[in-house]
Amino acid sequence: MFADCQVTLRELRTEFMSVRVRFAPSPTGQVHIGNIRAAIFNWLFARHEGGSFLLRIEDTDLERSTPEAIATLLEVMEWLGLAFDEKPPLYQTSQVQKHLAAAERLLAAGDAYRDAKGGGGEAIVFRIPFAAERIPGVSSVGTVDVPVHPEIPVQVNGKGVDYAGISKKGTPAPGGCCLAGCLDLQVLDAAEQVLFTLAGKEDAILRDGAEFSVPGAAILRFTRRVISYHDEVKGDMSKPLDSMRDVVIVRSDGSPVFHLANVVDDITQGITHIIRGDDHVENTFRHIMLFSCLGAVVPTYAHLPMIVNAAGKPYSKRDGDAFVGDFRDNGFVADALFNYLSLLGWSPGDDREKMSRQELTAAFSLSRVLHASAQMDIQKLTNLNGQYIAEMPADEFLAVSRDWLKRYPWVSAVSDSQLQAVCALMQSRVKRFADLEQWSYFFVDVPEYDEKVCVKQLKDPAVRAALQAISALFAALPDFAAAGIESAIQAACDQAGLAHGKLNQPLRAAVTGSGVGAGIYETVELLGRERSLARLKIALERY
RNA sequence: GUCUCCAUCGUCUAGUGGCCUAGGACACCGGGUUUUCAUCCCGGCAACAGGGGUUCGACUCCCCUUGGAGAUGCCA
Repeated sequence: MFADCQVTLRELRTEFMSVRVRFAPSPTGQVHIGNIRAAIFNWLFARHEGGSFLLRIEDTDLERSTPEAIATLLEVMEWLGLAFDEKPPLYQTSQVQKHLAAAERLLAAGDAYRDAKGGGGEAIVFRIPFAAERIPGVSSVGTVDVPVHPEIPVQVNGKGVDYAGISKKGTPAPGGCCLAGCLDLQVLDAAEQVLFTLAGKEDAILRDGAEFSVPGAAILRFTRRVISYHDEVKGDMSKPLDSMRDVVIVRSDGSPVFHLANVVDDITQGITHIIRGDDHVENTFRHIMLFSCLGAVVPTYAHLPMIVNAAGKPYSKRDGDAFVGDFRDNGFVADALFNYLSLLGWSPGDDREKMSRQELTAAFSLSRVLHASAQMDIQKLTNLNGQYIAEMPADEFLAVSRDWLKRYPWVSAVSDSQLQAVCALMQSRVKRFADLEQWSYFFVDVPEYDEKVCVKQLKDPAVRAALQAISALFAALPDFAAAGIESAIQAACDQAGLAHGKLNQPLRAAVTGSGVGAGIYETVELLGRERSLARLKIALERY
């Protein structure tokens, strides 16, 4: 009858402690899209839960973690609206003494040892506890036999058990595991005679450094233990201890390794939920042990699927288009990128796609995060971006456009009213602000003529004659506005015996140099009489 | 080699044993609106990796195969 009332420690904690999550990037110059997606999911989760979203800068790689790289990171986060709590962020380099102290504590407790393997001095190695039952989630699953190659002696010592498995070809395949992986170990020969028994020797090995070498072994028989945890995204996860090795936590040069630094910092920051990339799943089993041995409560984990490139492979440094800054530089809107990225590996469960931050925050849950990796689709992002731009209030679009246009030399002397008119005319067809590059014909004296389009549109003598006539009509127009322009063009069509509309494209080619654009009457009005006439003349001379 | 994880249209996804002759979105193709383009509207193409089981019934549960990703002590 108490079964219903039982709550786990974790449930208690989620009940009474507020959620604290962190984004912990290493600033290495550019901010990767997969990385920032992890930040977005953390942010969404924290905001949904009413918890805190912390930033930790893992700047221990001194060569790559430059002040510029950190500035880039902060800038990108601000651009995307990923505000973090508890400023300033925690810089990992400021925590090194704490990391080292933790290593010393583990050493003192017998949960770590010094080892010179690998050269250069002694590293500190975290030992997977032989009494592994003190780690939450560890359990025995029964006795197993592992065949080993008789040619290679089985080595048993404080660092673990080394042996050679048997490959498909029958040759020795070197392997090994931590000592804790082989509880109740017995080494048997081919006739199942016991050559070595671990029972009773644990203290000698662990405390006194005893070592054993057992030749002629054929079978390792031991009690298999697994470590399990519940992943909020992936479900129940587990891994046999005999597939794990002890973990280096301090390098032989005295610097803390990621595993140690990361766990210690998570303890320092009081992190309750670790939401990070899929590539850390394997580390989680070791980190859980570190948390426990350091006397901390193990946080809740959630592992996000990766984002892969168009070839379906993980993004490498060569995939230059995967940086947040590149999207910004190509005229993507922060909200659109945020929206798109939040939909990569997650969905609200209904057909909604264009969602505001409030909607995303309200709908977000880790349990709806997908398990499989997702591929970035720039076309879909572009489409979404176009929707965001289309729905921008006119004054905002104007402001962003004005700012964006600063990068083009041809807009040096543009009046606000002219720009405003161009924006009003063009907003609906902009998908990315980089498209504004096509606007040059509104601002320069002589547009870039698209050779193919102009030749095609201006080759008909009847059309050319009609355009000449239009010039005269334009010149005579009392008021140079769209309505009058339209009538003038139609009049020219009537004179030349052409159907209405037949002159629109040739005229467009002549005054803009392009085959596409907004309505031609409005475009001509915006260009103004002087420019329109001049361009008609130039185009007819050239083509 | 071993260990861990993953697998629905080209892409992002819905789907938690019967609502699925598998839904939506992007892309693509066709048609309509429009002075071109874009927008907008209508329509079309297109997927449960393969094979076994369990079940009255499987995209959904189990197993195997194949394919992919990650890990395998001093990268993070």
